[in-house]
Amino acid sequence: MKQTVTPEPIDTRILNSALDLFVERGYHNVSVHDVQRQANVSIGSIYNHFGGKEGIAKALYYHVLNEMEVLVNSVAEKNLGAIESCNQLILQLFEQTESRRNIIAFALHAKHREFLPEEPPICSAVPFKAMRDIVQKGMAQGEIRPSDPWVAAATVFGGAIRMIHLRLDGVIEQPLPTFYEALLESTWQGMGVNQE
Amino acid sequence: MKQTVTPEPIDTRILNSALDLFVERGYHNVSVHDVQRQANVSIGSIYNHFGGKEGIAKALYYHVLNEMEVLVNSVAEKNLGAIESCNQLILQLFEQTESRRNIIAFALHAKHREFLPEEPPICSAVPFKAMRDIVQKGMAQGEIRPSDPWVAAATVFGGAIRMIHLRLDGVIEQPLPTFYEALLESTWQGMGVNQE
DNA sequence: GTCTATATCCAGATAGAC
DNA sequence: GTCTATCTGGATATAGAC
Repeated sequence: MKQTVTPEPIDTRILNSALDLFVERGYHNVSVHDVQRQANVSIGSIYNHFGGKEGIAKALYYHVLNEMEVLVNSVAEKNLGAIESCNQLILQLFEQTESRRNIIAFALHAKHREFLPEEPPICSAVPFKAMRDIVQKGMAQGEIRPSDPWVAAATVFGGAIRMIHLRLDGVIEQPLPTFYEALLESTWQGMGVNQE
Repeated sequence: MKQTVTPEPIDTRILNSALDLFVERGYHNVSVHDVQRQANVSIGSIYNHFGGKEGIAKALYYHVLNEMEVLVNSVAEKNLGAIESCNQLILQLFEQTESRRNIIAFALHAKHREFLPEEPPICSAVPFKAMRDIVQKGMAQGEIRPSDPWVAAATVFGGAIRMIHLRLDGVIEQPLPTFYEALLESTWQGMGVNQE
């Protein structure tokens, strides 16, 4: 068994550095030189591998989108009911907001239109559509109360996503999984007390 | 009565132009020259009035924050119950997302940290806190089911804010007020069908 | 493929006439 | 207070040695 530590490949180092910097400061406040320094590579290598700053962003975009797909698939393939699937998704998102903050931040909190104007809005991409489809299916099967598709998806996931944003902005100071149980209750049961 | 059309004051023209451009392209993709052209003023005037690009952004930030405060106050001073206040807030936000898109976009959809790093996150500002306080008060008075403050606020407003984001990103194609009634029902009643 | 050194461009900001 | 012309820094990107 090899004992020597294999250093991360150069692409990975560049992408990881860029992810950290982009999330921390925002794409436009990061120069290629910043990425170069943090990744301990030369400018030349960056242009060789990614063709430029926007190339890095695009690679990151698809990398992060893929991570989101993995997350959603990991829940989908359990073949749980719709509600339980949504709960698992929210739990995963909450946990990964703490453990892999920058991935979640880049996926859910970055304004890609401002630096990747060609790409479609990330919420129209596959994993996000899959989340809405889970809700939709739950409605079709009577497990979730029927409603407009957008309203239903926003009601189920909107609270969680809102809390993720507030957490990433530092407004919420406790780790999100703390709120998991309470959030589920509110989401499915609603906030109203007297409905007469 | 004066018949001549009073031209907008120069500050207003600059701020309006900047708001449009910042929302459309993102702060960092707009140059001072762009603002200057759109507002039909000279660079010199801009520096005279706002001291620079960041000065414009800061003035806009407070202007928009003030607009949000007006919106929240307009609901608060009606002294409705907590639930009805929240509903009115959501309705106002939905309507203004259509009628004054850029104000709402700059308030709820811009990443101020990326160009005004000194300012606190907008969600910690007065009008947003007031929204959370309305929910809190509703819980204290038994009108809203008690829950964690963050969870409650995110549940009540998260769905609406999520839909505003999707609308601003062009993912939702119908005007938001269309969804108002359905959203309220989901929010207060919850999405679960079988709660046994 | 990786590096350093350099070219080029453009944005933010200023100077100074009017 | 408003304007035009200009300066300057810093960013992206390239050239060319190794």
